[in-house]
Amino acid sequence: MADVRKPIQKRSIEKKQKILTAGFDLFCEKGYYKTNTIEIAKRAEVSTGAVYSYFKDKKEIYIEAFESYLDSLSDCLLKELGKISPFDLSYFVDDWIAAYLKIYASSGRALAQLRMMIIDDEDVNHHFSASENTYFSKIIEILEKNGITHNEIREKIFACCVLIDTLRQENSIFSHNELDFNAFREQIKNAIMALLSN
Amino acid sequence: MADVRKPIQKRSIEKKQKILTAGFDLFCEKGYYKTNTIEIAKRAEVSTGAVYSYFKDKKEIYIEAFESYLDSLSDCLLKELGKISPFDLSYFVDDWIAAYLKIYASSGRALAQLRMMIIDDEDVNHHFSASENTYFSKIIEILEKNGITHNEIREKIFACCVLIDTLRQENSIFSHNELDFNAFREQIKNAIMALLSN
Amino acid sequence: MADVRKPIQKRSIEKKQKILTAGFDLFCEKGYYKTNTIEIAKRAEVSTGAVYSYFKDKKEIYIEAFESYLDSLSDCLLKELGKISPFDLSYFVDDWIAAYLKIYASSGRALAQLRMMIIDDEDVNHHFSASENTYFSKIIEILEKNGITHNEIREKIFACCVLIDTLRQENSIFSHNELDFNAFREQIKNAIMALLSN
Amino acid sequence: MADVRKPIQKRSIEKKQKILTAGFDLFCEKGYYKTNTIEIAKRAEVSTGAVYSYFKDKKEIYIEAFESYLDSLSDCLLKELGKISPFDLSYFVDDWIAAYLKIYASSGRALAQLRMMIIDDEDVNHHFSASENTYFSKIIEILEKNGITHNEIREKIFACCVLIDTLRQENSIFSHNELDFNAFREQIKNAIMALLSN
DNA sequence: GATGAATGAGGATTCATTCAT
DNA sequence: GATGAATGAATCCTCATTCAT
Repeated sequence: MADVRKPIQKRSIEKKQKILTAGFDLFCEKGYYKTNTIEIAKRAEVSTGAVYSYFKDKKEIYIEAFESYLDSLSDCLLKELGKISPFDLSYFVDDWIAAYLKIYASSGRALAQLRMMIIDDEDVNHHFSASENTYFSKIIEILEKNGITHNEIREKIFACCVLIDTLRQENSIFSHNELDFNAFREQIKNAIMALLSN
Repeated sequence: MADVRKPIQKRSIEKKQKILTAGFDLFCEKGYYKTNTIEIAKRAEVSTGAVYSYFKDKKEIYIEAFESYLDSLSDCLLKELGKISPFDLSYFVDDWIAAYLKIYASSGRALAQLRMMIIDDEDVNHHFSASENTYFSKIIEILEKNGITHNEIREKIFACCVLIDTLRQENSIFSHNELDFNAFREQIKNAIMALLSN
Repeated sequence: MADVRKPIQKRSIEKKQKILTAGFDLFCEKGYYKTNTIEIAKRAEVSTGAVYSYFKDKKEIYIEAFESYLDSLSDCLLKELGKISPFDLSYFVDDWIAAYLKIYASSGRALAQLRMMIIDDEDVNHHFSASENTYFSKIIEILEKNGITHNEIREKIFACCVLIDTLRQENSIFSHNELDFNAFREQIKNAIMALLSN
Repeated sequence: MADVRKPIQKRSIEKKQKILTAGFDLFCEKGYYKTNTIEIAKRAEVSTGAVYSYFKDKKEIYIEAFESYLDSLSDCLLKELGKISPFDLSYFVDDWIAAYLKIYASSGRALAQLRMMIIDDEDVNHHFSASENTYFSKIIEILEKNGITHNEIREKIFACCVLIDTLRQENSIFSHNELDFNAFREQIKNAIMALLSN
């Protein structure tokens, strides 16, 4: 049982970060099961052994990588949503969707990947059900700062997030070719506005 | 090259069905990657070889199993939705959600599993993007019989389905314990009604 | 231990022949190891079980098929070589080579296949070392009828056959692109004439 | 996709060599199809996995092993043929045959094995048709250094090689018991001399 | 006798993880 | 500590042969 090192020195931290980045990228590109540890090590320009001095196993790389992804995602959203000036709900929702799409665009399949593994794997599920909650809390917090407060705000926001996420997926992954993206976006907007109006 | 048998006789059809059922169950329980062919064969009370006389490979079992699942799901929905008498949109949406939840409840993780593999695997994605389209078409058809017609109906219905599906996932898989399910359901209903009103 | 039937009735003989033909063709096309029994049965339009009522195993099909091939080959050669009128050795060798190439052309890779399996498999080797002897004997017999008799005729003829066989292989299988087939044929002829002259 | 290691360090080279040797020996003893990778690994005193870090697949072991065999064979022949002093063609051919038989004797069934796979397998054929050309070129080069030059030298030499190879096969593999080896050798010599005389 | 579905041992290959250097 | 070669269990798939119908 080699114990997993907590890197303190600068070089170590950099190395660990490289592994996380390499892992994250590969997991997003190819999925968890089609990515192997040797490949991660190679892309991180690190030895296979090194991987196992920073992480207990492959799954831990996944969890840490996506944890830090969620963190940075919420940071980005925080900034982006902070810029919105909600004079009008319609404008606000437009901006919100735009901000989401913009940020999600950069992370490609990442969120879909995570949702997938949350469904597929007990450990990942267990780890992230808490994280996702935190993630939603931050969004709610931001929105409240924009004056959007409601009873059952958590439930509403969750539904909004799911809708926007679907929009993003539709944009990047699926090919329901019969769907008109702009029309779909409009409907998503309508649904969100309905949720946030009353 | 190796040709896959198309079973005509009763015994063969039964056996193929047993493999499909065993595969479907295992895929739902453990996921595609954690299920192996020997296990499928064992649960189907069939030899490993038999599996490969009915299916080209493991993935084909997956695809056929979930295809037939989607078929039977849409049949059920057809029946269930057929019973709804929409004097009033509010009642109608309540019934609709209830019907969905009822049917989805019985299939547990199956739909989530499928969505996962659609994201994860090129072949599965390709196969089911068509199927999902057909599936949505059927739902739209039913709703139109109930007098619910709109411009951009397809986009609206897709958004509705996503919302209801989120509700189901919340109900069966995720555990955002801070969410109040009934409150969430109410918000979903509101969003759907908004989409279908104007 | 199901014993192998010796077919007496006409239908049975036809069936056995169909299996032999199908097997022979497939073995020639794809080689022994890449041909499977189910494929043989299918091409022979016979059940898999039937194959095993006429033959002990796959190898027996091979042996019988090639035995009968060698038989018919020597029959053909007999006829073809019988037509040659050896006024002159040079003409005779030309005709001989032409006759060989003509007959071998029709059987494609068969002889090469057989040589291969003789090298590869103990049982096949054992079976055909006798057969090949018989085959050479028949050729010698024919040649003697054409007045070609020598001391050490057997050794000479064997060498001749090998040379012609190489010519045929060069013609059909190998691709020593730098070799000029007609020049090669001429050299082979020279070598044969040298063998048969003194 | 999976990349094959190019061993640089001494230990690695030794290990790769052990696999090649083990593979070569087994392929010669039992043939390609009757040799399995576990057996190769076992004889090389190496794990199954190790085999696949040096070679893409079983066939690559075959090809590399026989390539290096052909290389060393032509090196040996080069040396051996270099010693021959051809004052007289008859002596020269005797020496040549002797040299061949001596070297071939040490490699047992190897050459026959290779010829077999060249016939049986597309990939092997493709790989070695070039190699065989190079191999013949080297022989031609050596003979030319001994003053043996002709029009159509390549075709003549090829015929000579075939004759000698037949002699070797007769010596080591086939058992046409009725053939007198020495008489056969004499005939082969005659044929070769005829080819190289005019 | 005939069928062809069923068997299951066997083979090639992968990859998370370890450990000798 | 760092490396990356080595491990070998695990997985998918094939196919000669059998045997219930």
